[in-house]
Amino acid sequence: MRVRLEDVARATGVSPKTVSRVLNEEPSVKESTRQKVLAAMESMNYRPSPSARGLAGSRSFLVAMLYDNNDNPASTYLAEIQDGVLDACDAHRYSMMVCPLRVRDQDFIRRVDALVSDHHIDGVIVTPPLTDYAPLLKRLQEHGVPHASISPVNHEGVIGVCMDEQKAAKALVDHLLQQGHRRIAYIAGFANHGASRWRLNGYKDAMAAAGIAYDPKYVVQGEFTFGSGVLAARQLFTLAEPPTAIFAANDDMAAGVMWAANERGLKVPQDLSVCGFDDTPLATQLWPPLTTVRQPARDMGKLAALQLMELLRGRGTGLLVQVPYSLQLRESTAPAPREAPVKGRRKARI
Amino acid sequence: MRVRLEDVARATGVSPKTVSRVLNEEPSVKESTRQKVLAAMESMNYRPSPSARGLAGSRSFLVAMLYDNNDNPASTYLAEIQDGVLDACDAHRYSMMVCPLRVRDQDFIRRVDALVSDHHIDGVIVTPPLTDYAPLLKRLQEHGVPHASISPVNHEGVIGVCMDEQKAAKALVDHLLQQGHRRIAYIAGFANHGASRWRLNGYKDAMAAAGIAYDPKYVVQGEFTFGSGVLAARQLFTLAEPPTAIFAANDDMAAGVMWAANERGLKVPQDLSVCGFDDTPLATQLWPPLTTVRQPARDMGKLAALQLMELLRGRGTGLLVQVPYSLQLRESTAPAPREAPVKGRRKARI
DNA sequence: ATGAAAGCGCTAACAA
DNA sequence: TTGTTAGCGCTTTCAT
Repeated sequence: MRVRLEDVARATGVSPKTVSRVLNEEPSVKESTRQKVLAAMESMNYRPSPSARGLAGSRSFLVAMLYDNNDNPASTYLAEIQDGVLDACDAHRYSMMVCPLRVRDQDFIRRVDALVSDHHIDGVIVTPPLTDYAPLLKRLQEHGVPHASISPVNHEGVIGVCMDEQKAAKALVDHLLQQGHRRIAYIAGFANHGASRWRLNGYKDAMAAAGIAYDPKYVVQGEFTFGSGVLAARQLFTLAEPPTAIFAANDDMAAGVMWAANERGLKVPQDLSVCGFDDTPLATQLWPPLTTVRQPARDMGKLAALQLMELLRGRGTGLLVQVPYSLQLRESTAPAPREAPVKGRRKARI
Repeated sequence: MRVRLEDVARATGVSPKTVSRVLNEEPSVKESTRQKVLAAMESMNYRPSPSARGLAGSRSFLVAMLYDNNDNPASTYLAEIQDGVLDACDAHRYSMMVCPLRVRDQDFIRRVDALVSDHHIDGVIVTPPLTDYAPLLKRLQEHGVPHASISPVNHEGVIGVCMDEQKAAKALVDHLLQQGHRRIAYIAGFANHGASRWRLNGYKDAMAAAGIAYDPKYVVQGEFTFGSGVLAARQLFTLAEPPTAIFAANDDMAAGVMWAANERGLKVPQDLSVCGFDDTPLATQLWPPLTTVRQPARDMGKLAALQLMELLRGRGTGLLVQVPYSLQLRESTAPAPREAPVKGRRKARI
């Protein structure tokens, strides 16, 4: 029925333990033996049983991806991360389990235990905002399960992947400033996401560098959702001196801003420039297409998982890899209305 | 360290086998014994080892969700399905693995084998268009692994969940007809998705019932993507008699139509009515909000998974559950321009 | 309705 | 560099 390790051993004329060594890439196997065993495995179509390995040994070749289920980023973002993690798993013959966590539930720890200790999970990929949720990290450490983080706030002794979001946000706001905007508003996301703070800091940096005093009237709290973007924008529109440009901390909220602008009869970008962050598919599906910062989510998922596996396979300790951002300047931003309403070529493309 | 079944047995004063019986809900256990064991499990915080169960027994309490990786529906749709499946897993103490499949790869079967046979997967949730991909279904059957389908084309002997998409599509087109539209175009999705055909049939039904001859000029092939919606719409706009309404087979393509309309300077809905299908988050994020058919993706994922588990737990054979659709009439549709351009109240809301 | 023994397929600790 | 002996924690016989 099933080809077992023992069958391979018999076919090769070595002991089961030696086959096991080859399987686990242990160094102390003679090269010729290794080749023989490998050939037999291949020809017999041998595939080890994860259950048996998990039960007998300390590894399961299983990683889990954790995300926050009631306070998460856009589902398109998570889906891309997930695809990237799966890419990496594929490359290293790991399997992936997915685990949504509700941080508010007290049953939270039980879920982590159930996953990590029951399934002998080898390692975990943590997505925002769980990356910095102390009770989770503590529990993982207690279990001795290593993790890689996507965009963690705290970089100390953490592996995974990050981006210089503050610099990216500054570059984006610099772009608005160059276009003559002075009254630039910022819509923040949830405070427990590093993204909210980094992007706010980038905004502040750019404004300060341009010699514009920070004005809290132009900074509104949002929740990373489309609806919160609508509400924040409505609020900004009622100001005595409404902004000529709005920088929303993510694309979903930026879409909400554009929606609210439509509602109010404001033309984007003629009356109002709008930009977001992440470059989710939504950004190019809006009209006009949204100026934003590209965050390579799929690559980030893959890189984080690769760092984790590097560590798991004892190949190294894993790194916190920094990926580059890139500005996506599209048609939702234009020169400020009062300054110089240049009517440039503005034909949108997909 | 770990609380084992044996520990529970000792604490309760019964044999390990009896504890096992309770764990597996076997009928032949005296109720009082059952309660005692259950209480001990609870108080000792006993959780069985999936590896050990998988190795020793025939079940793994693991289900896998399969999706097509290079020809899939919108990621928001899949993400919702996935959340629904996880809900159901949670309720029945199953774990879920996720497996993207590339149908074109010849390595396809190997991946199914790796998942299903290596991990002793108990059952599989299959999403469109894999639901009707014969080589996959055949392989699953060879492995003796049951599956539940989301919106399968073939309903024979299949369990899972479906919707009467043809009727829904007809109702949607009926709505357009009632508004006085006569030149209504349809943008199809990939042909291997049942959704493409059902929705086309619904379109045909409605047109026929209204006494309008089927005109292939108004039916364009798309690919379920935003970009293909743009291209299809551009093509329709060049017709001598362009449509006054366009029904796209999903929301993403409908968004593409609205984008192309903007590009061409057409006002939606004054010059052109647009509707989609699925009611993804995008539908309410567009301006104007999109008229579409609500497909309760999360519920569908959950229901399909519940049917599968029903079957796995020997509680029954599982059903093909039909979920109701509902029309979401929003501001992207309005009376046809030539007939009677009624300027009704048209204030959009979130 | 319950229990005793054997073993699932692999790895750990030790030995050679 | 390789082999031997015990288990991992559970379910399967088969017995009572």
